[in-house]
Amino acid sequence: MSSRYWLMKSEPDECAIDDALAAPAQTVPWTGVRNYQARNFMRDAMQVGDGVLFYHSSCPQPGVAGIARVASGVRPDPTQFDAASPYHDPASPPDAPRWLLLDVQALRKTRLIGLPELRNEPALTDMLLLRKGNRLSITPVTPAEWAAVLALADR
DNA sequence: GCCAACGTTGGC
DNA sequence: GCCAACGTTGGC
Repeated sequence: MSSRYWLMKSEPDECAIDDALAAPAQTVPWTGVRNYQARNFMRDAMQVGDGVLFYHSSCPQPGVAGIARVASGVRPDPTQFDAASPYHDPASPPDAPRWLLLDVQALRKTRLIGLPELRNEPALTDMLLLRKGNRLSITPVTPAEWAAVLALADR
């Protein structure tokens, strides 16, 4: 499965779009993915240059907060071996790391496009993010959905 | 391989 | 803080 566009969830307490924009080269390592399906997207399908909807989750105002791009291929996520990290995974073998990350470069902040607004947009009714029970932190986005979200951003 | 128990996510 | 939904674990 390959896609040119993705949505990636970040808790703004940890890394908000402003934090990513303030980072060197506006680029942050996407640490903490601990779901195999999301990891496999990074490993098997995501390519440098793919578009990313930067989504704020688990916060007072969940929604799309910015536009970014995939900026690197995958490498092992060092937080899995850090006993002090909340993402520590003692079961991950150091010689065969279970968890990967890639770099994400923030391109611009958008106005906050909240969940209710996304749900209201007819072009987004099938968006994976909006499916009932969806918990995936990385989901593919279709070109039509990408265009619809960008149109909302500029509205 | 089944499935119950448990842990996590994430909106509200 | 609640709870629905889902993923993972581990006994059998």
